[in-house]
Amino acid sequence: MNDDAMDLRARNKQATREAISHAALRLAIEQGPHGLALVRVHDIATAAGVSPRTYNNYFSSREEAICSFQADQSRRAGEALRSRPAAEPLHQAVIAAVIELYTNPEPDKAGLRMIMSTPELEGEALKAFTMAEGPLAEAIATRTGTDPGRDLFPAVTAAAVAGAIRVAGRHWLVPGNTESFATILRRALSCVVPAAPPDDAQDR
Amino acid sequence: MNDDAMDLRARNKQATREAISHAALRLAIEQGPHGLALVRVHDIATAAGVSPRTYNNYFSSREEAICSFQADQSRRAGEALRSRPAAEPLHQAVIAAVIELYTNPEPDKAGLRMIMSTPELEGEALKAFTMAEGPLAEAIATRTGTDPGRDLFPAVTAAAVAGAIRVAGRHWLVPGNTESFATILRRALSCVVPAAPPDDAQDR
DNA sequence: ACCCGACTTTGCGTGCCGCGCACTATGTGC
DNA sequence: GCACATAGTGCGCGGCACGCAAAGTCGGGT
Repeated sequence: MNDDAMDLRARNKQATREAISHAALRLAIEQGPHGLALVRVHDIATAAGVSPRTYNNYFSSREEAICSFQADQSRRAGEALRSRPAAEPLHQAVIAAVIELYTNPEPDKAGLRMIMSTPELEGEALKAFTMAEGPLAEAIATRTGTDPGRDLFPAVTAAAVAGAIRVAGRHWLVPGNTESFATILRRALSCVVPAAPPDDAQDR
Repeated sequence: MNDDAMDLRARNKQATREAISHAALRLAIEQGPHGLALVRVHDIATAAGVSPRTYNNYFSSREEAICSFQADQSRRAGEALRSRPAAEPLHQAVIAAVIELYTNPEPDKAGLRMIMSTPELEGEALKAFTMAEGPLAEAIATRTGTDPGRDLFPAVTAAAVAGAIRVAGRHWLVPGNTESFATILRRALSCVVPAAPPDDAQDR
């Protein structure tokens, strides 16, 4: 993003990280959802042009490396919502932010399929999606003027949004589906995001 | 549950499974969220009165063993919703079912804290909660007469409910909180469960 | 009451992995 | 150009998941 803001050293570090993560995902996709056990750490490291020891200076498991991209994306969710105009009603802002974040660029279907339909990756994939919740809850709280310490609304809504994104992803991956991801996302999100927090959200 | 319906052999198997799972959780709690690495497979097996090799005939990781109880509970979510009277509106039925499932008996705070606030357990814990979604979505689809193949509403709602339960759990665990889990659950769920699917849920 | 067959538990061996430690290489700021 | 901070690497250890085959255990049929 803002490479200039980073130390040259930090930029190299970031580059290695991405090289490893990218290599891991690529190799995983090559083996498919049922051959993940065949992706050896040594292969990932070699493909990334790095020693195996260095690989796990960055990631402490194959799963983490493979899902790293997804996790990074989730971390940006809060920022995405904050960048929406303040006047926009909550549900519109959330939907627009999520669609912007998840369809620009159009996600890699093979990658998403890999991380969402490989049992050994399931836990890490869920962690990746869940990472969006914290920042999202913060942003929602700011936008609705609620106190995240007392009101459950921001956190619950954030969790619901993350869940909707997951479900939309699953639906997008079903064979023969021709809808765009954006369309599915919009449909999924409108099932859970209200226009405003209910008046009784902060009741005792 | 219905022990009589099971072969004696199956009952023993179930008993060993529970012994291992229970021992694993107990040892994990003893070490606390930051000492999980000290819980060796050998210890779990010994505490359960079983050989290490047998332990991983049942579970393929410590995490899985520790969270097994939570996973089992999640599996019952669909059944819990189905057992509500058909006349009850969706949101009431869901809230009642979830509260019944998660507060009878009152959950073990130490256990929940362990599985929800230990980073190494996070993935498995999320998997455990997510297991409620499939059955829940089925039950919601049945109750609302929607087709889970085309409509996103059942799956999205199920995911939102699971998310709300997680958030409620987190909130219940914050130090100094005196509310009952049932109260928090009710508040969290009412943020996401509508009385009925929106009319446009099955559009397109 | 007994035995045969099915199932469970266990011991052993193997390959892989995560990580601590110490050393080297690289490039950064003075 | 030099000294220092930081990233990359080689080595070794402890632990774990799991395949395989032997031993133990239990249940049902006669």
